[in-house]
Amino acid sequence: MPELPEVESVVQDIVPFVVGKRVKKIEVLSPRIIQTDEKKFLKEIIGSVISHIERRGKYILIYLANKKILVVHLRMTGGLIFTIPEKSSSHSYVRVRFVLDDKSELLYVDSRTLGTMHLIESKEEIQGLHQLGPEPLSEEFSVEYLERLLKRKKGSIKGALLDQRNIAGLGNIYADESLFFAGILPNREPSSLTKKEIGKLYQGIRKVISDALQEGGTTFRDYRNGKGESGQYQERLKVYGRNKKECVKCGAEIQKTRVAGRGTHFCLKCQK
DNA sequence: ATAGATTCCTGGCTGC
DNA sequence: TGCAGCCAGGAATCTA
Repeated sequence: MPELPEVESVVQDIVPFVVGKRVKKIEVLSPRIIQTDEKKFLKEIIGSVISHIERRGKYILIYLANKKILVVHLRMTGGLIFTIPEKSSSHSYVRVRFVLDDKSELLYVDSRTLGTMHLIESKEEIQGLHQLGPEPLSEEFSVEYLERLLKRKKGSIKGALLDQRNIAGLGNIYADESLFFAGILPNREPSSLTKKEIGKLYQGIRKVISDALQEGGTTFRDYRNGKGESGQYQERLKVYGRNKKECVKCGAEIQKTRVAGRGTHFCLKCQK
């Protein structure tokens, strides 16, 4: 499940190999991925040079020299992998193939085909992208911001963390891990958190995200980076995917329930 | 306005 | 052991 650290890894891996190259050909193997009119999509991208690539939340923004932006969202099982023609056929679930001017290839792979691609002129054209909250590692995301935000939120703290309009890039894995770090139960009402708890949660979000970035993300099932390799952060997960296992901190049994419609992992003894 | 439910999809896991 | 059915969850869309 690509969240911020996984998407960032993908971007860092492909940038050195694709920026500056011209797209020569596109093969669309799963049309449902392409959300823009396909004819227009092909016409505008083929022949254009990739000028730079950035990540915003879980979105990948591929800027073309013709001022258009190719926006890729990996959703659950998507990935972008750079490869050469000799190795291209070894990759499974290729849904879109971008052939570059030096014959190298950028593959969009996605077993469940839930990922999306849009070709746009400005970010406002995609609501989810336009409405994104601050990046968790940016200055804009401060303890004060988090305090102000949580004061007015209903529902669960986990739901608030997953809402991309509040903070950009957290998904199910890092939401659970951040709450474990902070010692806060996922179903707590956001406005019930003390100032101290919010401080700890803020610290947890920053730590979990930056540690996962360092480890090249988490490969729980499907995730691969831009070179087709696994991440390493799964070895450092404290609660996610550890249902009925011993808590690494206190030895109690890790619980799994459903909060905000998502499988949610926590330690009843360490989180209050 | 906002929170929760539903939908998309397929590989892998669970349980009978 | 085999296989039907459930589960995984990001975000758009719906419903209350």
